[in-house]
Amino acid sequence: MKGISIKDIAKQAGVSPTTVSFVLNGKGKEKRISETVIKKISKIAAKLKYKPNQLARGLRTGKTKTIGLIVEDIANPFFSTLAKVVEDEADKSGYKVLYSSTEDNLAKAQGLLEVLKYRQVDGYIITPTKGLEKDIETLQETGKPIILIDRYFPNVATNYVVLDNYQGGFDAATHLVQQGYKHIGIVTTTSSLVQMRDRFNGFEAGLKSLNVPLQKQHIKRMPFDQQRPAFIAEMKKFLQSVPALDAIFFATNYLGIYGIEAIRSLGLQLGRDMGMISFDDHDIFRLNTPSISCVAQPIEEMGAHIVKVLMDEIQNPTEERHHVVLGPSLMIRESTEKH
Amino acid sequence: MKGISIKDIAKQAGVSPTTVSFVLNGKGKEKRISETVIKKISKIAAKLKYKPNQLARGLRTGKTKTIGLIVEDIANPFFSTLAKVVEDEADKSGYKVLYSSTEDNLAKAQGLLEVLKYRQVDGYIITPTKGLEKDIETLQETGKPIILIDRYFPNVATNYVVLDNYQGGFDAATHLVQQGYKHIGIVTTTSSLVQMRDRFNGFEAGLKSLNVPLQKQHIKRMPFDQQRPAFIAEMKKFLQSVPALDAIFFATNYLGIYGIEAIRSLGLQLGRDMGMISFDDHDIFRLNTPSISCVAQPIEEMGAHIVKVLMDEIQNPTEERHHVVLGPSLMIRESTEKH
DNA sequence: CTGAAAGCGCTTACAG
DNA sequence: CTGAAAGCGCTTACAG
Repeated sequence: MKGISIKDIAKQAGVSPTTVSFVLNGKGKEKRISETVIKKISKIAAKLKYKPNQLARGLRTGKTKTIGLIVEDIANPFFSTLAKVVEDEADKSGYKVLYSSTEDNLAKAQGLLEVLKYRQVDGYIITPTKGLEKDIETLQETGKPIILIDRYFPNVATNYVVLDNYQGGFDAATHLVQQGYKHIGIVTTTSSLVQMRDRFNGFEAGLKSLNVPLQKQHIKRMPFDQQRPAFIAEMKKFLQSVPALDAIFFATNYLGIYGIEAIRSLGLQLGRDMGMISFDDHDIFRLNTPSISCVAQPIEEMGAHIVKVLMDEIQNPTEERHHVVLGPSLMIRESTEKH
Repeated sequence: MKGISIKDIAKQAGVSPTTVSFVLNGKGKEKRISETVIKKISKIAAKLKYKPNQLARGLRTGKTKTIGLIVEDIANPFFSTLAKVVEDEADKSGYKVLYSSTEDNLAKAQGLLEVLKYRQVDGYIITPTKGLEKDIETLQETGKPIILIDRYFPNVATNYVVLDNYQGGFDAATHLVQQGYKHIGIVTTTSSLVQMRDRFNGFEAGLKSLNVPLQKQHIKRMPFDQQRPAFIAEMKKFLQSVPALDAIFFATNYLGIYGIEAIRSLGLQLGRDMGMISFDDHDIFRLNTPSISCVAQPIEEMGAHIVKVLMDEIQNPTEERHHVVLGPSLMIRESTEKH
C-alpha cells in the first residue's frame, strides 16, 4: 500500500524524476520541457492519482503547508467559530491547520510554540497570553510569519488582527446612557492585556462623553481562573454591595453568562430593574428571555483577514507589519430596554 | 536560524550520527553503547536544545505523530468540547491534531480523508457522513487505525466510540411519561444514520414500554441543511397541526434550540403547557428560563476513550475492532415539570 | 561497543 | 530540451 512516487511516473513516462518534478510543479514552460512530454507526464500523474509526499517536499523546501493556530479556548464559541473560518479560508490555499488551546496559561502557550516550531509550520496565528512577549520576539527571528489575534502587545512589533475594543466599550457605554440608565457599572477581568484595557478605557470614555462619570465602586474586576460558582457568588456580592446600580457592562461573554445567572438569582428583572450589555455575542444572548444586548465581533470577516494577511506574508515576506482593526457591531436587544 | 541536527551533536561528541540517533531514541542500552557516551550525548543534546526534525523522522519511519480529527461542525459545542478533550489527551502522548469539519457533506468528507492521507497522519478520528462507507473501507486498507465517533456503519467493520443512543432515547421517553405527559411527539432529522435511528427506536420503545404508543402524526422529521428561520417556521407548523401534543423530544441539540424558539413564539409555556427534552446538553439548556431537560453525553469520558483506543491501535495494531458504547445521563430540569 | 552507508521522496543548482 | 547528482535530517540493517 505504498503511495506512488515521482519515480514511478518517471519510469512510466520514460523520463527522469527531475523532469517529472518540473512538470508537476508547473515549471514545465519555464524549464522549456516539450509540450509532448508535459502532456504525457500530466496524464500519467492523473491516471495514477499521484499525490506528492508532503513530508519529503517539506524536508526539502522547508515548507509544510501547515499553519499553527493557538486560541485561548477552543470550547469558547467565539474561538471555535473563528477556528472554523480560519480552517475554511486556509483550505482554499491548500493549507491545513494544527490547533491548540492555551487556557490562558503562559507555560502551556510556550510549550505550544515550541511544538509548532519543530513541526515546521509555515506560519502562526496566535492568541497570546500575558508574558508571551519574549517568546513571540524569539519566534519572529525564525522568519516565519506570525499574526496575533484578539489582542497584541503594544511594545512588540508584530502583525495583528483585532477588534476595535475601545470603540466597542465606548458604544456599550453610550448605548446604556441613551437608554436612560444612570448608575452604570462594569464587570471585567483582572487581565492587563490590551484588549481588556481598551474595552475598559472605551467604556469609561463613553460614559464621560455623556457626562455620566464612571464611579470607582461601580467597577468590579474578576480573576480568570475561577470556577462558575465562585464567579457567580462574587458577582452577587458585588451587586448587593452597590444597590444603586441600574445597568452593567460585562466585558467578556463568559462574564455576561455568569452575570445573567447572578442577576436572575437576586430576583432582578433584566432590562427593567437592571440594564445589561455584554461583550461578544453568544447563542445564549440571542435566545435568553429577555434577550441580551451585546457588542459583537465580525468573526467571518476577522477570520478572512487573518488568513489573508498570513498567506500574504508566507508568499511574500516583508519587513513591514500588518495591523487590521475591525469595527464592532452593537446588537440591541431586550436587556437594555428600561421601559 | 537553521535548527540544530543530529550531525551537530555527533560532531561535538566525537561520535557518529548513528550513535547519537540510538542514544536519543532510548536505544542506548539495547545497542550496548557505553554509559560514558550515553551521558555525553544526552548532555550535549540538552545543552543545544536539540529537537528532532519531525519531517525527516516521518519521512524515514512513516510516522508523523499527527492524528486527523474530522468532526461534523467544530462550531457545535458538542464537537468543540470533544475536540478540546481529544487535543489534550493526544498531547499527553506527544501527538498533534489536524482537524476539519465536514458540514455533513459527503464530498467535503472525502476530500478531507484524501488530504489527511497524503499528509501521512498516523490515525484517524472520524465523524462519518452518509455514504462514506466505501471511503472508510478503502482507507482501512492502508493499515492506519481509524476510530469512528458519534455514529458508525453497522455494515462496515471499524473501531468506534459512541453513545448508547438507543438508551438515551428510551430514557427521554420514559421520563416524559413519568412526568405525566400523555401526548408525546418527536422532532428528529431525516438522517438515516445509525445514531439518529437508535435515538428514534429507543424513544419509541420507551413509550411503548409504558403503554403510550408513539403516533404517526406525532413524528416530525426535518432535513439537515435548512436555515434557522425555515427550521422554526416548519416546527411551528408542525406544533399547530397537532394541538393535542403536550410534550416533545428533540433528537439533537440544535433542533432543541430551534424548538425553544418555536414553542415560545406560539405563546406556550415550557414545562406546564409543553414538556420538552432534548438530546445533547448545551449551555443554553442550562441557562434558559425555564431550564431545559436533556440527555447528556459524557464528553470527557468519550474523548479519553477515543484517544486511548487510537493510541492502542497505533502502538499495537490488531485485527480485532474496538467498540466502546457509553451510557447517557438524564439531566432533569424545569422543562419537564408539568406541575 | 561503534560507524559507514543506504534510503525515505522530494527539489534544484549545475551540466550538457 | 533533459538528466545525473546532491542534499534536506533522520533511522536502521549490516558489518566489524
